[in-house]
Amino acid sequence: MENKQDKKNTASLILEAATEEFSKFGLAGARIDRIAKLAGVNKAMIYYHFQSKEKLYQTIIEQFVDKLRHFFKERIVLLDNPEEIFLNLSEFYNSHFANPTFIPILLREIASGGDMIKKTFAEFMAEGPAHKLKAVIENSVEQGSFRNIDSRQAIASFIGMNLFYLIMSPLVNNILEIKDEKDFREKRPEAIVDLFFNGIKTK
Amino acid sequence: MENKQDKKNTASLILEAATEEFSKFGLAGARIDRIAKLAGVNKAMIYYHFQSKEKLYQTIIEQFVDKLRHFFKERIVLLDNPEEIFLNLSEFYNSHFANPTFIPILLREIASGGDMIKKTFAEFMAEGPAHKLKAVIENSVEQGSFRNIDSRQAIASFIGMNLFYLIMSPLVNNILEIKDEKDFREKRPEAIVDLFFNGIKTK
Amino acid sequence: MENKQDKKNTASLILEAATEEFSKFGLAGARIDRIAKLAGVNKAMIYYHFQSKEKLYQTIIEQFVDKLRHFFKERIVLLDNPEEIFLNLSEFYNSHFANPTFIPILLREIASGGDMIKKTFAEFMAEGPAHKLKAVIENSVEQGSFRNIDSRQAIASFIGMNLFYLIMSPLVNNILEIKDEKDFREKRPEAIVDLFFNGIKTK
Amino acid sequence: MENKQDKKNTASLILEAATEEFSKFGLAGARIDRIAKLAGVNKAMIYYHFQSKEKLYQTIIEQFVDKLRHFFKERIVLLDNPEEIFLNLSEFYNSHFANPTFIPILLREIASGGDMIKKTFAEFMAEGPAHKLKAVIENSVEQGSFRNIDSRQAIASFIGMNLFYLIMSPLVNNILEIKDEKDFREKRPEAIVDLFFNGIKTK
DNA sequence: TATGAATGAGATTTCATTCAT
DNA sequence: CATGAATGAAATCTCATTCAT
Repeated sequence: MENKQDKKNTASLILEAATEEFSKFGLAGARIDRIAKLAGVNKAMIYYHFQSKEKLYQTIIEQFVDKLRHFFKERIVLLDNPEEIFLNLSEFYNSHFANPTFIPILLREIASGGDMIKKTFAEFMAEGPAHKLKAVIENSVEQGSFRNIDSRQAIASFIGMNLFYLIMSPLVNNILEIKDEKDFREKRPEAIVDLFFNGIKTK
Repeated sequence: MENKQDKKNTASLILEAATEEFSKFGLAGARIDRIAKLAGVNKAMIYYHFQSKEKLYQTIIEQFVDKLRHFFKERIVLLDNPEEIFLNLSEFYNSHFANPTFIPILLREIASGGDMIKKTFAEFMAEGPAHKLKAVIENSVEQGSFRNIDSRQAIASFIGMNLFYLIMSPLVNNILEIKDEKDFREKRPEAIVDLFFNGIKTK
Repeated sequence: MENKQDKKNTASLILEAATEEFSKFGLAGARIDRIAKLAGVNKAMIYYHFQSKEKLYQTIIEQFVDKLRHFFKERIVLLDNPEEIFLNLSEFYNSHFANPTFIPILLREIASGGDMIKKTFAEFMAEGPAHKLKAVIENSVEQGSFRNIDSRQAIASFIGMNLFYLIMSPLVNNILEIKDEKDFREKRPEAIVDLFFNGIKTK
Repeated sequence: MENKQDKKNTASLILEAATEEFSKFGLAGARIDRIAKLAGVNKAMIYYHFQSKEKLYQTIIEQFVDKLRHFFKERIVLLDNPEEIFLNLSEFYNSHFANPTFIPILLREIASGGDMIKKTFAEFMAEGPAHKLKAVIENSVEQGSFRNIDSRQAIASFIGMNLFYLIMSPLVNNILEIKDEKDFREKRPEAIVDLFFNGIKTK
């Protein structure tokens, strides 16, 4: 009579432990021994289920990208009003890039030139947010509701405003002496969109 | 009769090679063998000059921080006009965070919780740009030339706009299909300051 | 309603696969995993039926020796005329040592000092062909129909002529540029006996 | 003040130990640990000097082939009289294939299909002994001093007579109950050539 | 019998570091 | 300062064997 929580299978125990390990130490710094111990499984089981350290790592990256892709599909796409789109996207970033385990993995992937993540990630971003934003901005510029600016510069700025803090929060908290992080985080999407929208719209 | 250019000493050959190696592979992934080969020196020389892999790594980080600190000292501090300050800072970032060798090192340091870099880097940022910006913004809000916004949110956004692209340019170029990177990069400070200033000032 | 051919039982599937595997890789190089996959059975079944890798191997060797012993019992023993005996034996070798799966096993056994095969194999050879040949040759020498030679040297030569090509055919085909292997093989016993008999008999 | 014997360098100590180990256990069965211990060197030295177990193995095979090639170059080639050629070749085999350490390696290589040895070995044999023999035999047949036989069959027999005992001596000694092995071995070339020559020449 | 997962011992290989010269 | 060789600890991975079902 086990409940579902207890009956975690070996493969997922390994994945969890490995995610933690890779997050802390990166691919090169991760130790199979530690992952096994953390997962409470026999070291050989890691190879039984995932073949190699590299493949284990890739599995984790793929899961992460899949998850992002999945979340994105469900939202944003449907909206129309520009401000709503920006806010929605900002909230999307705010909720899905807040995972403190994945941020280090992501950073290191980018540092490594991370071909895999670059490809999948960029593809997902380009198909999704980037296209959407480009269309919205260029449309608004044409209609005269936005100032005549380079949409790519605007998008780069918008994504930067959103992701930078999420990715670098420990650093930024330190620099800006933010003590009420939770509150700061919650108010971030609104603050971003307020700044961005005021910056871009015609007076 | 060698001139100074030719007479690179072993220590600096090692430092150059090591910087490259750490940039590509991180601390854990770096290989002393490869550094030695790349530097064209004997492996043991690395230990003779730098004692250990970790110390070699630290030397490099410190050099980087020193350089930043040095550049910062020379500028910005003296300016008064808010828009000038923003533009100046943006240009500062644009020129000093463009080093493609250091970006990966920086990213990985952040990913690792990089106590060392976090401390030195944050300290430098807080003392310098952050303080300056905070003062400027809060002053302008008081004087009514800026809207009444949370200065910390604004600063986080400003830094994000600036650094995000510099750090993630390969990714962002991909996503936004930027082909004229050089041109895009050159125009970035102006575009950022234009957006930010319009977003923050009172109409 | 399967017929006997179809209904191969697990044990014999394993034996077939294992023979193939041991032939290719030897005892040390063989992998239980591969045998199981090749046989299309679960790895644990191999242990259920054969207890261990070593026992599985022994089973195969024993089968091989049994088969040889069996074939030998049926023939040769009964013959009288020397030339007939040589030809018969040569044909016996030619047909029973042509198995391309067993040759590598045999070679490796010999290489290993193969106590097991050495004992069983040597015993079988000594009891059978060697004794028979020795008697025939020494008898013929006494009767003056053979030249006065050392019967052991003659036998070593005769066996060598026969087995060497059978064992090393890939090598020898290469060296002698034999393209019509089938034909060459068929004519071998006659060629051997012709040479040997002419070499040994009195003029 | 060491004499030359004592001052064996690490690489050759490893080669010696490895040759012994591969001879006893084959490539798959050999253990790096054992080789290191036997050579009295640190395990890592094996990788320092030879990169991997496989490469170490290949180095040994190549040395063996080189040695054979070297010996062959010095002799046989110059001779004219057929019987002399046969005797010379027989003695060549007898002295160079008697190495009890290499025989097992050779056997296992052949068992494995040993592409490398097959190629180099076959090439050396074809260039050398095989060509020489073929020419001699076909010439003698034409001149009427040899019976009209298939030269390839004759060569296969001649090589077989020679090599079989050298390769399988433990087995053959057992079968033929040879106790005076040294004596038997010494007399072998003469016995072989006597049988072969009588078998092949016209009466 | 049959299966997929698990185990433990050990095999190969790597790598930071040091030594002798 | 410089070098090639050496070391020891540890890391990755393998594999025969067994277990639970």
